[in-house]
Amino acid sequence: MPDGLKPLKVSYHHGDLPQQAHQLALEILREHGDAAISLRALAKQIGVSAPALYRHFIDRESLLAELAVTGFEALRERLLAVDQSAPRRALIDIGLVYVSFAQDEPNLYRLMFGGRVLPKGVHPRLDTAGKGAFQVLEDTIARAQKVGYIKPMPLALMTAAAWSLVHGLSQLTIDGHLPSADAAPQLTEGVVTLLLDGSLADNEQHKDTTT
Amino acid sequence: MPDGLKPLKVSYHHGDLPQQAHQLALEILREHGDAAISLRALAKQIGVSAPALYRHFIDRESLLAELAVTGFEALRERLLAVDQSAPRRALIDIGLVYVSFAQDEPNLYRLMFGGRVLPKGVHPRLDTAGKGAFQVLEDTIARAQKVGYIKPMPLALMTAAAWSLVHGLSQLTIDGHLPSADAAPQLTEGVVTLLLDGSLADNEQHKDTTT
DNA sequence: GAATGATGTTATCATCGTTAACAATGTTAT
DNA sequence: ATAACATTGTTAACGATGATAACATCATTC
Repeated sequence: MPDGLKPLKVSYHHGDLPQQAHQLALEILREHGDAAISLRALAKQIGVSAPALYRHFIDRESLLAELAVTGFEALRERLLAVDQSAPRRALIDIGLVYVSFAQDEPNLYRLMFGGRVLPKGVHPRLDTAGKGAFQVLEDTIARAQKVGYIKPMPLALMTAAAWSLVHGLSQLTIDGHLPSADAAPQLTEGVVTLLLDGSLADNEQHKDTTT
Repeated sequence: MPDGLKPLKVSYHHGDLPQQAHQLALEILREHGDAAISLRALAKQIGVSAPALYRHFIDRESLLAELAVTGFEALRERLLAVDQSAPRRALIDIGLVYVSFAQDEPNLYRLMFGGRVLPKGVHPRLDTAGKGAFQVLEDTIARAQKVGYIKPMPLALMTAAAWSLVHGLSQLTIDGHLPSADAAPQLTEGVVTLLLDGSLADNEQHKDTTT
């Protein structure tokens, strides 16, 4: 039998299927969103049969969960890189970095926080990865509070406010809901500043702080 | 031919397919999320063939868009019902109503703001419905500003901040990301209050307001 | 060198959104 | 009244998806 007619495939086993599937899926996610990820198409592109993927991923959702985990880890790294020397600047920069991450990777960010596609409590690694990113934000706030830059108040309250603000701003800008959706960093900075300094007119600042 | 053997269906035409489909789809959405909406299952439950639905809805996405429209209209009505006499109270109440709407109808809210399932600019009625709800929030802020309760600043900035805050808080609580996800109204009130009064310690309040 | 477990393959199922071709019904003009 | 037309249903079928079962191949280990 001439060599030319032998099947081209050298090895029956692929050798690196999980890693390559993860990588390719991540690229498809970033370019076309999670809905565009099809296990069949994925397998075909890699040159492997579709059920082979099920040897490495329990199901489609688990694959998506892994992608979201890498997303949270990337976000955490970016947040850890901000300078923490000056409390005010650190708080603002944390917000800037957070929102710009969402704007750089909108599809990845949507997957990370798409409550309906990746329900909480189902993928433990995902939950801990999310906690990890959240922790950086909370630590920054706690530091500012310990230094006395921020009001004494329940840490959970300030954290909830800050996270809600940057998360909401991220979500609204990447979905085009905000009129000034130019993704302008100055919008983010202005919004974060409002949370720090407040929105009241000067003459209203210290009268009627009871809610 | 005895009457008992005649087909039970009285009329060939259904008569109210669009309305009934909309209603049933809305119930399924509210209980099981948008992913659970299948046109085939919908048609079967109504007692009609699947392609019949395409006489009234261009495709599945258009049906979902109609559901989201009703969601925005419901949200707008709730927001319009808050008392606007006192500016501070109005601002806080707007936030409370907004977040509690999301918590009452998490699946509907997720559909309304699920950027990947209902892309912006594709369904005009959806975009205008969204604008309508947003307008109430903006009007409330503009009113507070005109009275002098709120700092003079670009309206778009304050609006972006307020909307980001309540939207982010809604999203995070309904997806269980916030530790104190008890949906406690006091959390919302505290968070909105922070945006109004600011987060700085008293001794920091009026020094270094430059960003 | 046989047994074993990991990792692929093919075959198959159920489901889905969607379209095409056709049938029944309601409406309107002649 | 009836012929033409528009509306709204029907069945049949296509292509794609996630998922499972049964079987094949390969690497490793006793």
